[in-house]
Amino acid sequence: MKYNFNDIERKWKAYWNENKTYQIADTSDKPKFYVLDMFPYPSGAGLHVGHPLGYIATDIYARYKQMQGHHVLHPMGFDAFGLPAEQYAIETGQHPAVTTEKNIARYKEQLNNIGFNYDWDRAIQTSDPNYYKWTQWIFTKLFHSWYNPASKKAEPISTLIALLEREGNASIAKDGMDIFSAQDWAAYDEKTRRDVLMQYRLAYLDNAEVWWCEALNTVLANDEVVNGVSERGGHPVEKRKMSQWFLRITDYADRLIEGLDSLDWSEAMKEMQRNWIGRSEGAAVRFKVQESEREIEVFTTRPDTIFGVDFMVLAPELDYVSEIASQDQKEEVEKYIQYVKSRSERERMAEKKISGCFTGAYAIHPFSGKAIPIWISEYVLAGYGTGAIMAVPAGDDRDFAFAQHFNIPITNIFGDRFTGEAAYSDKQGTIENSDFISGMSITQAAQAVIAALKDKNIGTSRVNYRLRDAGFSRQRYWGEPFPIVYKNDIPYTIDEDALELNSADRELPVLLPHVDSYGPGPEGQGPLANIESFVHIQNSKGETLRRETNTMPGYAGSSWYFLRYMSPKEDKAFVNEEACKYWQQVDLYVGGTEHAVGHLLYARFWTKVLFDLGYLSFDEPFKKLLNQGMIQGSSRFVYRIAGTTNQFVSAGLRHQYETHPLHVDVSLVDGLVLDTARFKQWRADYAQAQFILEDGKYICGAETEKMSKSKYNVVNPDDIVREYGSDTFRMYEMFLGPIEMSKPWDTKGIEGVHRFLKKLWRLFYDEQSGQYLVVDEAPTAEELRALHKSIKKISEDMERFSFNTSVAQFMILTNELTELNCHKKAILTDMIKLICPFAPHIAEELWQQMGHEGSVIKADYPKFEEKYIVESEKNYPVAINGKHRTNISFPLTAEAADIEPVVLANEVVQKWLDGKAHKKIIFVKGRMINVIV
RNA sequence: GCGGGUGUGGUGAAAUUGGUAGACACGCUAGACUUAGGAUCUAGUGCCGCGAGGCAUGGGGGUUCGAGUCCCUCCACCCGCACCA
Repeated sequence: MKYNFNDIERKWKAYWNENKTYQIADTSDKPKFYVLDMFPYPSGAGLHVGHPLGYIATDIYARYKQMQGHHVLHPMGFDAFGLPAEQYAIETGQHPAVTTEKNIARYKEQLNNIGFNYDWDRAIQTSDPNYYKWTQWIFTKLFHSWYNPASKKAEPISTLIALLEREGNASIAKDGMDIFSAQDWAAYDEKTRRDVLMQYRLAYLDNAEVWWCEALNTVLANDEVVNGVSERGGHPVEKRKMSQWFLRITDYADRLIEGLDSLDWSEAMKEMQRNWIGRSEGAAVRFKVQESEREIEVFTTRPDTIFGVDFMVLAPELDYVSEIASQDQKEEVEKYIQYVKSRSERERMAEKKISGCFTGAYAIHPFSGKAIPIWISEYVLAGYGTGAIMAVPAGDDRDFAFAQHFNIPITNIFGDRFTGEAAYSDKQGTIENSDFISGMSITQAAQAVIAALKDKNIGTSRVNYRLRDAGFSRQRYWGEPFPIVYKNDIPYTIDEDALELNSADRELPVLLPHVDSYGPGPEGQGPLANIESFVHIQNSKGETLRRETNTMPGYAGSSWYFLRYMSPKEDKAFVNEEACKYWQQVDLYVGGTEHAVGHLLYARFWTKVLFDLGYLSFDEPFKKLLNQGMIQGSSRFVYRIAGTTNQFVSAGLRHQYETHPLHVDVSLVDGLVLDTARFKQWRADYAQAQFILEDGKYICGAETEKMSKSKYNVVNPDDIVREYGSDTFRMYEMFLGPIEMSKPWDTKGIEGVHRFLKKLWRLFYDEQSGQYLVVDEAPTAEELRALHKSIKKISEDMERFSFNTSVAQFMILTNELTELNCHKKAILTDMIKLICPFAPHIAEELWQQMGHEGSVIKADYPKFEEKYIVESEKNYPVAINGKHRTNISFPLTAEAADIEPVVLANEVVQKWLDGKAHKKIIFVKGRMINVIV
């Protein structure tokens, strides 16, 4: 009887399905464990072998935890809304709802093929109205909340209104906001009041600069723009001022940084988030402009260098630049602004050349009264700080380069440490040549300057962030509609009384209407703006109101999906209270690093808001985060001789010719040897291909690259499963190496793991005779030792997510039992339990063959017992002066008898030394005895 | 430039607290059984050397009886951010 994995796997997949083996209750008396994968976006390309890596790891860990006695939630779902789905729909001429359904069905099929323990009844899909109803609901909560800086948390907007009614906005006014009193507030009309509130709401409408992508016809969030082009498709982007929804994530900047300390995430990941938030402490200083009412505020992290200010630089985009420019410089300034505008974001990033223009205006130094020339330059960014800097060329590399380029004299405030050759940017030593702070250390000087600024009321200490508020509007179709209706151009959520909507229209969800075309609406609006029946809505008074026509971005649905899994069918709330209290945080979250600053930051932000508002009892969503590495493709190349159309030379001989390497489909290559006959059939162009062989073979070149269709290196898990079975596939993915590391896929290596499963099978069956070998006899000490050694090792490995070494240990155990010719039921029963999380199909089959009741999946994990692995005698390596010489044996009863190991070791070694002189005997950590002579 | 990470055989990699480096596999080399093998099994396989032995964890230095592991320094590669004031 052979190991017929196809039959076995089909049988057990059907069994699990019928018996709903993986169905799981919302709550339980058992301790909980929540394991989560980053849910996939179902693309048209389907899964390749790299995708399931993390899913296999979580599946194994979830099964392991469940066998350890936990109630485990390990759900799966689909991130179905978003830009790529719509682009794909446009390309293929189908409705995104249709393509999304199709892709999801395909994904489910592929995932089921691998044998995961998902309870598909709990699956969620962000584009499902029953789901996005609650995404819209959370949006309304964000809209009706504000961040109270006093309590440092989100509160209902009603507490803000109460505050404004009581005392006006003096205590909470934001930068550039007019101060008003309680009386003023009382006198304001509805529109003015709502405008004020809008400046506090966590979801707010603002006319602000955003990234606009012409090709995609929509705005993008900062994290969706990478290296000056759109993340999706790599299209150019530009800054544009538009009326847009934003989420006020910047209010949470500090809490998002502080929260990281409590999380078990990799340092790299935390660092990425910290950098993205980009907190920096310094001072804000206001400079007066000569012969003008204008004041320019700058942000600096080095207030101690204030006496080294030789010029100021403004971002060219600032609107007051032309206002302050002197008459004779106006033309130059305009020319420079035009030049900057003409440069795309990409060009700016690619070539960082020094450019700038003097405005003709001067600022007045706040302490020395010195006139400071004001320049504009593109190296100062409008979006960071105040868009204006005080330039200290003696202490800053960029300022130094700028001063050199434009021949601006440099003031030395660092004594000998500033050579005049380069800026002195080290933060060491004292400040010199600086009036009242001369001779002070940097920190002293900074404090003294800030105190002086406060005294003169021209500045203060300031914390600045790189993080911007998150753009939340997309001018696209395939996303959640906003639950927003405008009345007199004031936005309201649909449940607000002021709209006087009919009761049916006040209910969530606001359904996404069906459209036939995804063309843009008028004036940069989305496709929804073209649908008359959607845009206009009649209220109970017969007034015609206007709906918001933008949709929410892709990250809206993924910012809270982990909560929905807890009670996916709940229809009274976004999450069932009981279930949420039970499941709490995600204990283990597995996914790639690409979501470091997008999804993971937004999800943390939403969780904190929901926590503040009292809907959750935890304020961090993901306790432990594990970043799986990428499985790369191993590409193969053939070398076409230059100037020919179909002459190919084998890799070893290619240097004798001038060649062009061409990707060749990996399925046509065995290792490095090309199947030349199939290559000729691969494409019509190659039908007449001629080969220059070496040793009668055509050897291909190889390179590790990202797995992608265009590189012909994609391996489909379905093919692997068909050929080797999903148990082999699962184990091999784990065996490949540590889960966090990126590594290339190598189909050849899978044989080793497959051989192991066949070997395991042979512990149960003689393949030739078909005889069942398992016997019900008492195991020997040696067999028990082999088993328990493995239980110990594998359990320890599981706890530290070292799946590759676990698989190795299975192989060792199988080899040992084969060598011992052990077919004892007691041993094999525990062994099968150990293997079950990794290879559930074969485990179920063998479990049944042994005559056990029920499913091995529901069995208890084997308990490790120390007594079985204590050896009667143990070999200890002995070293003289650290040099290993020999092994000596002595009884291990020491541990049982509570004798100090050192004493025992001394005794044994003394005997072994036979009276030879020695200085010291060291017994190290129970592993080695070292004799110093 | 800043931040994070990684360097171990031909390859993927083990070595959890410093204690016999290279487990477990792939590949390769022999051999067995076979009409055949891309099936299965057995043996070998870090490097140099006939050998005893010597050398080996990116390079150099240090701490230690003992270092892949700890410290310093240099180098290479990968990832993230990047004119961030």
